[in-house]
Amino acid sequence: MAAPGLRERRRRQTMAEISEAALTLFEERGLEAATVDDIAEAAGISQRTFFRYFAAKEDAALPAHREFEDAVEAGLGQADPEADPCEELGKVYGRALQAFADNASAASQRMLRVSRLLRREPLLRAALVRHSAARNARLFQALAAKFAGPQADDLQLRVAVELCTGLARAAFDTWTERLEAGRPARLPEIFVDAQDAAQRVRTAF
Amino acid sequence: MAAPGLRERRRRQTMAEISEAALTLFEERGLEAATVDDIAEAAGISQRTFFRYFAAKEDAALPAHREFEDAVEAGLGQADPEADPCEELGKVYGRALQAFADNASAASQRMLRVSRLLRREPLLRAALVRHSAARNARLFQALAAKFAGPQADDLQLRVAVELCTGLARAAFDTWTERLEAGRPARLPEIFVDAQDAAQRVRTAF
DNA sequence: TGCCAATATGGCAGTATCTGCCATATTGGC
DNA sequence: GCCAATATGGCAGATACTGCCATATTGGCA
Repeated sequence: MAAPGLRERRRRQTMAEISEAALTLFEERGLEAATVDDIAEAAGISQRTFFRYFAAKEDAALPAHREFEDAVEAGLGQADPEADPCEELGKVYGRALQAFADNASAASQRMLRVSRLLRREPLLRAALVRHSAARNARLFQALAAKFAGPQADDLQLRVAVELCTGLARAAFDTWTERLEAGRPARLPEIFVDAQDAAQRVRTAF
Repeated sequence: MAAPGLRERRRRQTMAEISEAALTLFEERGLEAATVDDIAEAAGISQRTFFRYFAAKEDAALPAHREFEDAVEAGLGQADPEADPCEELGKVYGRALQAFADNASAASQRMLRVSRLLRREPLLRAALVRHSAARNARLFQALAAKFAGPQADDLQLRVAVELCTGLARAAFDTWTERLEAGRPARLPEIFVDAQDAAQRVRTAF
């Protein structure tokens, strides 16, 4: 990708400022008490402009997740079509989670803020799912298209997608909770542990 | 539980009528195009009364899921605390899904209508998650409390809950899709197949 | 450099969701 | 048959979001 251009850079900058303002206000006042007007004012823009950057109030807290899911989708595009689809999906998630290997990094700190909000704001969780639903459907389609063959049973692939997204969710939640409790936690390791835990659950069936 | 009383019966009746009207309008016009005023008028009540029965527009389509999740939660309360928690959770879900064993039953038909809507309305999926988030947290707490012990690792239980809810979701989706495509499908069997599918996914990692 | 087209922003009116408040009606128990 | 509890309706208001138009800023090009 060439030079992003001044307009594009400015756009990203503004979006980041809005998101930062939204995150702060959500943390301080709660998701519902913080109004779009508050956020817009804190970010130095009008309400109308806010909705040109984010389609809904809650979305302003979720660009970090959007980027993560973009990374998963992009990673899947480069997966080996010959290998086992479920295994490839697990690897792709594992690699994407490496972006949060260092708890002190800016990316991790930002993701942790959102994760904490997600834990106490069901509405935010719902907003996340609203986008993830469409994305998971695409993921499912991509998997089915890429790995067309005898193993491409619809239920099998659907379960693989549900399992991986569920494991990622569980890993994020556990990571956030343990750090909040002052315990050590590293996301990639937790994801591996979650995979092991899933193994044990299956054998229990 | 004694006689429900006239008031309670009437309340259930009204709620069912609102839900029926909402479901029909959502199917005909789509979730966003159908307004609360439309639904209220079709159900013969005022808008204000609608919001006394359902906290949000989308909720009017979801009492079937609410009942299902109530059944899961109740079933878990009666689970054997000595047994393996993950196995018990799987059994509880399996039993709850038996309510939809007969595709022609009223319960199945109603659930199928909602499931079809869920497939094409991400907003409805989001509304469902909004409630399920709190419920899953309770499920997790209940599991942890009931099966306190060395095996009650937080990550392990979280994964079990995510896995079971994910499998149930995959089973519902597959059930709905296959029936829509004119293929035979029976929900309890699909859930068992989903458990088997999960077995295969784990070995993939 | 200066102009033009593209794009970003703001303001404003309008719709829809959802809530609080009060008045009225219906209901269940004594 | 009366009284308290509860259900309902109407209305005003807050907030989320959208369409439309006017204005300003920007990037490319002569």
